[in-house]
Amino acid sequence: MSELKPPSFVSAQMVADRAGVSRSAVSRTFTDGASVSAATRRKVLEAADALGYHVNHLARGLRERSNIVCLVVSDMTTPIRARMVDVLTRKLQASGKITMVINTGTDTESVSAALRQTLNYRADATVVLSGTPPASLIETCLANGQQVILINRDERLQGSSNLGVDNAMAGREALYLLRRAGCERLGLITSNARTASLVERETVFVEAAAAEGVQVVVTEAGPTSYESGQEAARRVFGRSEAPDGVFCVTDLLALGFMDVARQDFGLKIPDDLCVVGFDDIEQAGWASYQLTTFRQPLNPMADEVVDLLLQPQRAVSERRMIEPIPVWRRSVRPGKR
Amino acid sequence: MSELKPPSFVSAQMVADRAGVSRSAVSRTFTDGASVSAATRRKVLEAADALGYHVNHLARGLRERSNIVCLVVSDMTTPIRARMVDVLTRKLQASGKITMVINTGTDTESVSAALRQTLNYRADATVVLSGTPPASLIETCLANGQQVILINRDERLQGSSNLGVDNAMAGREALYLLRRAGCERLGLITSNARTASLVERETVFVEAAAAEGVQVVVTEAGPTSYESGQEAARRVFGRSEAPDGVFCVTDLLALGFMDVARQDFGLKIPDDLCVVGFDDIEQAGWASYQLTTFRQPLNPMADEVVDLLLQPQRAVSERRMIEPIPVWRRSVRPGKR
DNA sequence: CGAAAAAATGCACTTGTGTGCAATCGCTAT
DNA sequence: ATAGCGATTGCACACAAGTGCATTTTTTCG
Repeated sequence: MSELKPPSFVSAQMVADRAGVSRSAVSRTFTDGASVSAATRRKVLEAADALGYHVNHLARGLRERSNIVCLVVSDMTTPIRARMVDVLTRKLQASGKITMVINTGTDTESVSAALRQTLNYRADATVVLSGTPPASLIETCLANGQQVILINRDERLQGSSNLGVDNAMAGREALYLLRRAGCERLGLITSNARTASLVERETVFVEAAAAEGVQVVVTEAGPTSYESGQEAARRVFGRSEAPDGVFCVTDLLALGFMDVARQDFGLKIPDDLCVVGFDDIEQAGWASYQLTTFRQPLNPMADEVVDLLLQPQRAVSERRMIEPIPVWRRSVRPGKR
Repeated sequence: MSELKPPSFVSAQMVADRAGVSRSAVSRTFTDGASVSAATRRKVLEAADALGYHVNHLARGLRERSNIVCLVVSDMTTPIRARMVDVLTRKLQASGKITMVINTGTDTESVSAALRQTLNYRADATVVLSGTPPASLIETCLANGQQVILINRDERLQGSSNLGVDNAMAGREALYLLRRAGCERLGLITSNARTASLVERETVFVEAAAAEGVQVVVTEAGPTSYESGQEAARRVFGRSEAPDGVFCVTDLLALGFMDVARQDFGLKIPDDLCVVGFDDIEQAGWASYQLTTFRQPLNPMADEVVDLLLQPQRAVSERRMIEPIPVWRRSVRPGKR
């Protein structure tokens, strides 16, 4: 193998030359349902193998769909985001798509830049996991025949497909869980991200409490993280009236909150304090936490995304809602009943 | 089967028509250093903006480099992997590359399939985070002028650039840490993945112990996960001679190990048991764990990857080693001295 | 004002595919 | 033997860009 070749990809033409056939024959060999004789196919495959030929999907994408899907995401390090990316890439791959990841901040500016990249690479579709792109850019995407799927995002944007979990249900259910456990002084912990999803979980929880005549103390910490949960706990238990039941709008917040509540304030969970989270990240199930929470059904969500991609006509401005699944663990006292 | 492209993307030709210039002028407007008059440029930009034109990077990639980098990875959900993907995508993006993620199993079969995808999309380079591709395929990649960068992988493969942390140093250092803390009965927890990295941490630790005349009890649990750490702890403490100092080759294993040791066997850390991990995932710093461990310096590693990409000639068969950074927390007793 | 130099522009070719259309090949039935 | 017919095959074009080269157009300077 001392072949000194200028490092360049091998093209269909080279294969054709070597096999002694036309380039069309090569193309047809690698196209399903095209008409090639068995003999030609064999010759082509042989030559292709010898040269190390691989069809150029970029060139193919010039004529038809590119089969590229862009994933716009920030905070990939967060367990729930990591899972989303994992599940999505796997399912997309299984359906013949390839995923381009664009890692952004959540600010409008960098999301816009990401969306333009998406267009540059002629992605069939863009899936947005974080941040909210401006409506004008979405229009551009749609005008270019590109599909836009927003997951757990604001739903004001016309033309895009929206997909998210039922936050209201979680808010209501969280309240019932805590009330049934006998909690009297309720608290809610949220971050300063003020995402539509987070806000909805908050407001529904507070309203459902009000309907039962119970007040809720809302605490807003920093970004959505473990540390913010810790900070929130320090603030909450520094006050005079400490809650005995808390809904954290995110598992990460809940875990930080629990750690400080137990270690710095000596509280027993669930005896002195009940905690409910949201997402069901892996760590919520760890022995140290055993957090009662709501699972985002990521597999069904990813299936839905793939479904939307395969049937673009269905996608127009549709809003799919998926039910989160309550996961009972030990951070909430079992109901009296 | 002939899927017609819906409202197709805006091409340079359309912009040219609208602006009343030739397509070349459009191309030159978007090419740095090309010769275009200010007036023409203005007309083109105007038309481009009105139509929502975006340069097709796929077509551009036909002639020159594609600027695509493929990331082959499995177990993206694992905190350390998630961080790696996060850091890499960000740095690559900053240097003008775009990342395609290929989510695989660790078996040779699916890694091979991934590598072929990489060739299909004419990626300039492939970065392998998980699994070990067969040498023959790497040769194909190299023959096609594609760079292959393996991170924390086996180093036997010629022609690829290799990059990894100094596992030997971590193994040695872990032993000293535990010995200095006065541990007499040492244990090592590893997974059944038997990656080169994991094996090296194990053997160096065991050999360093032997040099001091101390025996190490090695326990191999299932896959590299929190649950395997739990399982290992149950096995280890079910035996007669329980260790008082343990090196877990991965933080995830360590955390599961700690939880079972404390909750099921009532051990106090670090009083009854000292634990050292590896990776420094975020959870290692959580209040419930405070794990002493070795940080993989992800940012420097990613910088190195970008560097290799920008200077391909440097890359030939180079092996770069990066020092892990010891992170002292509270899962090991402070040394006597 | 006019010639030479400089800048701008367009033509045509390149990249690697897939595919419509027409030509050719191989085989069967009359 | 030859027409008929379906299965192959090759040509040429389309896709969306960048660029060398020749051809304008503009600018500069004597």
